[in-house]
Amino acid sequence: MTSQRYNFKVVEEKWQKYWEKNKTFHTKIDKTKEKFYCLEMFPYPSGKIHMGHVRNYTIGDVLARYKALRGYNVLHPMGWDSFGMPAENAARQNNLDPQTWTETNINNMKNQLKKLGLSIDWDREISTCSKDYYKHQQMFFLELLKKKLVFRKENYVNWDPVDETVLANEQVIDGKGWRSGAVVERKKLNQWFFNISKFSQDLLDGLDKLDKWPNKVKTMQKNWIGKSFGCEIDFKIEGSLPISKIKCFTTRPDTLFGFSFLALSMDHEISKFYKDSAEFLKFREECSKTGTTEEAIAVGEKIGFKTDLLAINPLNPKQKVPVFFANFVLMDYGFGAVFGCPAHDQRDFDFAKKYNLKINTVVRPYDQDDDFRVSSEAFPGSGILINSDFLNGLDAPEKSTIETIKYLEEKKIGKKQINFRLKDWGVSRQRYWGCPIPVAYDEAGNVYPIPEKLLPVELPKNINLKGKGNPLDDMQDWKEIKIDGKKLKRETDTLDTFVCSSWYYLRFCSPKELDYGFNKDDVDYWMPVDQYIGGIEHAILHLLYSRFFMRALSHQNSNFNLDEPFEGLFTQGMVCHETYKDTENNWLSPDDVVSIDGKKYLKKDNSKSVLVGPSESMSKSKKNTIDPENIISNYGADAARLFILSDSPPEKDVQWSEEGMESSFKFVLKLWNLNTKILSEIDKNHEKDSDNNFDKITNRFLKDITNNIEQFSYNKIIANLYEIYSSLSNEILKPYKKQTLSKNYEKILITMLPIIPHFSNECLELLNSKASSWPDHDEDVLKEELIIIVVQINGKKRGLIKTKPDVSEENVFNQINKDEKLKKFFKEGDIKKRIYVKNKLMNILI
RNA sequence: GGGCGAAUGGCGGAACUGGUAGACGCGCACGACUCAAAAUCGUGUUUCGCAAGAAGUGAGAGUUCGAUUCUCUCUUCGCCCA
Repeated sequence: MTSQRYNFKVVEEKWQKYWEKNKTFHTKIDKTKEKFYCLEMFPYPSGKIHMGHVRNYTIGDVLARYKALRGYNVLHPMGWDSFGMPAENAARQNNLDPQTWTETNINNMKNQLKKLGLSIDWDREISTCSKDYYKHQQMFFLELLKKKLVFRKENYVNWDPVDETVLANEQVIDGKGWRSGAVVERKKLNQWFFNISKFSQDLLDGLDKLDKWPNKVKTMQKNWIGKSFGCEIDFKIEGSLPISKIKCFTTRPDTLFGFSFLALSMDHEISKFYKDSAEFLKFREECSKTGTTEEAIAVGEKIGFKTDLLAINPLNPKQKVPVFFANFVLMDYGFGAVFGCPAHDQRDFDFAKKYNLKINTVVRPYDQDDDFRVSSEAFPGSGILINSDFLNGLDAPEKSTIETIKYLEEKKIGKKQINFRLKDWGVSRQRYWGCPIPVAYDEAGNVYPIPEKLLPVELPKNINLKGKGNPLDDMQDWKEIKIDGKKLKRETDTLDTFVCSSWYYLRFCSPKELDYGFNKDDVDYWMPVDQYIGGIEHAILHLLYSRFFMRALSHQNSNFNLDEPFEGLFTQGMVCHETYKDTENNWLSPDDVVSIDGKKYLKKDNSKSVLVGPSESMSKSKKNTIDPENIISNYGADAARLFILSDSPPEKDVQWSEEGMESSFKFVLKLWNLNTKILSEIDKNHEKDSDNNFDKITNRFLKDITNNIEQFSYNKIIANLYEIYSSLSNEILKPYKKQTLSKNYEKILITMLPIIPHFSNECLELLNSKASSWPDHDEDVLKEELIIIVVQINGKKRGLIKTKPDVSEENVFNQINKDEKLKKFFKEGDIKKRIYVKNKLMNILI
């Protein structure tokens, strides 16, 4: 047999066609088999896949293929998160409609994904912008509306006055609109909300059950939900307004003796008394420029507007302090009112300094005495209460908080309260390219759900994207609708695209179901998702929204009862690459740069020198991207899959390197040459096995690679492959029986199926193998392996001895005692103690 | 400011519950093949030392027969929240 160079193009295309024709990955419910639902976060169809997708989907594919070989009935679907702003922007630029743009991209990307050789059931493909999908989303919306989990309220948004549009928080950069550059204003709009906060406690408790989630993500969600324990307090108010008390929430009631001002959100109901005050309006306008995010407020300057009201300290009625409106108090946290204790909160401290308010120290650090006074900065740490009358001497904050609340409850001034940071989810977007919200309004603004028989509410075509604001606002014909003879106007806002991705995993179970978003039998069989894989950037919002959505659908529903959608979660790291700039400070693509001696970098076209920056996650703006399409056509999908897994653990960032990619490519070629050699050895049909080493090697390898695959140590399975390659290359120099060779080699090839599926399928075919299940290792064979025992003298390694497993301590010592090299380190009479760890080590102390 | 995590050769990274530190890959060096180069194959590659040996996992301490692993203090970096 002559060795032919491996032609990945032919082989990869052959197997991709084979899978497609035979519907290899088509999945059906099969109750005789255990199911495994493997899901990767579906992509936004931006036009081309990027390396992040390659990594994400390769990781998922290895798992899906592995589980299938393990005998599971695997559901491994793919779809498109296809609503959202980029389509609208691109359509505006290219004079297309968003639908055409999106569909073209989907086709493109689908072809690219197919070239990666993913084991995806494409019959289940879904696209969130298709009306088959969003019809059901509209039904869910109405279902939640009925359950009172959806409501409408006025809320502030980031308003771009030039583009006349609402901006998401991340579109506000330094207080300015990302596209127009206009200073963003706060504007009050009527918007739809999902009542996610109703489930705050439940979402928090649910985290404890998710033992296959990374702790990091659980911690992030926990902090986001932000449960805090504290107390609400009624402060009596004196002044010219008809106000007798103001309710505050605080987590530190124990610092009440350090009280020196009361701060209100400028949206607090009391603000209505100031609506004619020019000074107040001016203050308010100033505040509106700081933006609405918590971060913007925290970073920005703290400013206040002093009212003529006075608040009375409930623990010390003689003390009366001023009441301010302040920009750092948020209306949706607590009651939109907080009491200020400058000595023990840095923000209050800064505010007090600015407005010359008293700073009363009421907590001292443990290592200070009672004369301790806060001076240059607040002391927020724990310590002992001082200057606090009957509370003096208590440990703050734990004990003192409990005691203070007890006192306030007795006196009926306040009561214990649990507060959550999690706010309701605003889902209204003033955009065209999203799922229409299926309601209409009469002249008085009353809400009318669109009747089910009129669903879906379809997005109108032929829109004008050149205008300002939401194009749907201009569609007069579309807006008008008659329901039960009443003339109504449709809602023109569309749903946040996070709504689409909050239930897509359910749709994959029944992608063709017509009557409802999913079929109960399907969902009963497939859900929950056994392994969800995606980027850490979705650790909070997408995952929390999905967890909410399952609860919302289960709420008051005797037929559907699921809370957690994702049983296992894996968050993969990013793909990074060095960044390059030319001497004029312009970003350069890796394609424009050549390296000399692996160190000096020059620009390709003019040989000018290049500044090499740090490796950062691939992004178009820094031009440090590598196009997967080029990689696949130059090296093949198998080599690309191999490399993207090989260099780093999948949860960490990986550095893209041309050399690494090259070596993965060469490794596939080497495997091919080895395959040719092995096949010719099999043909030789040796009569006897040279020894039984081959079984042991295969067995050890099977144990290692299986462990590593189970633990997501995918970088280590590649190392296992390199090792087995090197062992095999040595073993086949010895004569082995035909059966020994083909039996062991077949097992090894099967373990490669999840990683380099085209190559290993081809080799298995050449071997005439029909095997289709994962080979388990045999513990008995491992027991025949000699093990190495470390010999230490006084804790220092002095040598190694080889023995059979599980031999006695005496046996090991005798062997050491016979070893001339080891013996010189000790005299038998001097031995004080021997420490023996079975099958591992002997430490001799002298 | 708070929370979480990380730090191991020139580089990416291995080391299961405390038991051979540096698997595997990249890079580099040398050798073979070649008129030569590329490709390929082989050997070596933590540091110091000819060697025996010694030192060594961000720094410093501690627990232990034994610490990359556990505890404490510190430094630097990353991520999230503020």
